[in-house]
Amino acid sequence: MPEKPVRVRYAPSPTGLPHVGNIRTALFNWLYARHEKGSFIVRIEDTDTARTVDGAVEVILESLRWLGLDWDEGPDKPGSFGPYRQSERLEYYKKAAEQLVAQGNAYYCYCSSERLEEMRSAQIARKEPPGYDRACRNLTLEERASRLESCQRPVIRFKAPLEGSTSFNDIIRGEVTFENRSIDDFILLKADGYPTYHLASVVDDHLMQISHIMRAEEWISSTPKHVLLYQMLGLEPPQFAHLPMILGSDRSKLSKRHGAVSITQYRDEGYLPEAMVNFLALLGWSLDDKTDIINIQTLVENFSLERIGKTAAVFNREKLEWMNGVYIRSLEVDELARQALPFLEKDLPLSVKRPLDEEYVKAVMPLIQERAKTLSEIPSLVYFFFTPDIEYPAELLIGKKMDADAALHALEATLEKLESTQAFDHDSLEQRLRPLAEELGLKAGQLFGAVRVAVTGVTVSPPLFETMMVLGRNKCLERIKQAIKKLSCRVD
RNA sequence: GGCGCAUUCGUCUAGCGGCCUAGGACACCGCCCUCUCAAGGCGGAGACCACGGGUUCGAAUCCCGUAUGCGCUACCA
Repeated sequence: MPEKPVRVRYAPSPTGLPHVGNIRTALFNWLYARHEKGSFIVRIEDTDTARTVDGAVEVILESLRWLGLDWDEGPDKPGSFGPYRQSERLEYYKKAAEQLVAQGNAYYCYCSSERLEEMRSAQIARKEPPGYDRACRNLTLEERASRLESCQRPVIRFKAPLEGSTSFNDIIRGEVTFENRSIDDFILLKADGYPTYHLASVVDDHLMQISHIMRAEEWISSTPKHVLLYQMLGLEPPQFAHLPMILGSDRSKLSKRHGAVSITQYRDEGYLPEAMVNFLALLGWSLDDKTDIINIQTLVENFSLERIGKTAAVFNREKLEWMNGVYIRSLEVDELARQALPFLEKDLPLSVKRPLDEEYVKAVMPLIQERAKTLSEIPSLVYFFFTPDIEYPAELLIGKKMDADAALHALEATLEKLESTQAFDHDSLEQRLRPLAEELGLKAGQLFGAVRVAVTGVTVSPPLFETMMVLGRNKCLERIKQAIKKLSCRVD
């Protein structure tokens, strides 16, 4: 018997920006689909009309595209099971809810939200578990008619079984069982005609022939509700796999308090999608006991449900940063330049002429490639290559164990040496300056330090000679002269 | 409160009864390389495998309790 094709879905609700936890769920679904040569479906769960955020769908899809997670069916990619926005599928949910009412597995509820609120706070005050008191569960026809007068828009509630228990087999956690009496008569269809998540996801996962539901662990206690719905609707439930949660540094659910949470923010901060995918894949999954740099293709080839862990993971930014550095270092120089360009255009000082010279950018990139952890920090690493002038206090020119005079002499001697030659490549620079240090009775580091500040305006930079080569002879000489002027003012 | 899930270095994790005096990675510390900063190399510190009972010749690995953490408990998903 041929196995059913793998069809998995990522089902975000467009109520805000997708955060790293959501995206990790998307990634695992995608990896599984690609590994199994199945289908990856994006379904928009826009059933909460009040909380829906304009533009959120586009940001979600953009995030997936950025990471390279392509989908086979989705809101912008019609398939055989559309539409892929739940707001466009209302008739299916209504039909299912009515079927359940007709079968006696669901009922109309006329309770006002005010009454429900009062009921809940009273329950809490009495230290009872909060839940619907089932006031409308067994109404007679007459009672229903009279309630309808005061409440035009009833909801439909599920008639949860009062006895027995419901279990399901979770691929990651094994058998999980819930007592039915702990299951509320939850709402299936809201007063506005929209379904709740429970109804909508069950109906759609069936209609879209989803084979595996992979979602975050927070859904595990809702799953018995879904299993019951499948049963009452006469449907075969898909397989369940509840993924471990991703936590903030204080071990609580990820939120704005934890700083960067939305995936687009990482993109804007200059993280590479490849690094993000690699890092996220390792939050709850592992290849083996020692591999942590894994490209996406290897991920697809090796991904398996069996190697998904059970325990929640703290999102560790430091490791992400390290990993991003690894990926930046592995880039071809042209590619690094291409990716860095927008960050440079945006963050280089206003005094730098736009558009930037791409060839010049390419020449600069090798000097910072192994020093940058994110693309967004590149401008601060290289601005002195681009600015017409550099600003720094004269004191910076005076290195450790040196005084102003020594620094001045060193720079004057350097200037003289460099003016006497046109050669400005790494080796000739080194051949001139290194002996010069000795002549002056300085350590190489002392001389190079003064020249570094003169030429770049900072004490930390890429290696001096490479920097000078890229900067060019004219600019270097000019800046050294400026430095000499600065120092002589000070000496007087 | 009720229900559920989880529990290996600070963090991510390997481990699916003997290979574990618990391995790797990030971060941290030291040394080497070195013109600064990185990168790289080498080394170090860091987990009595939450705790307590079992089962077994033998347990981080199986079972039962306890504790702790997290999640759910909405006409939110």
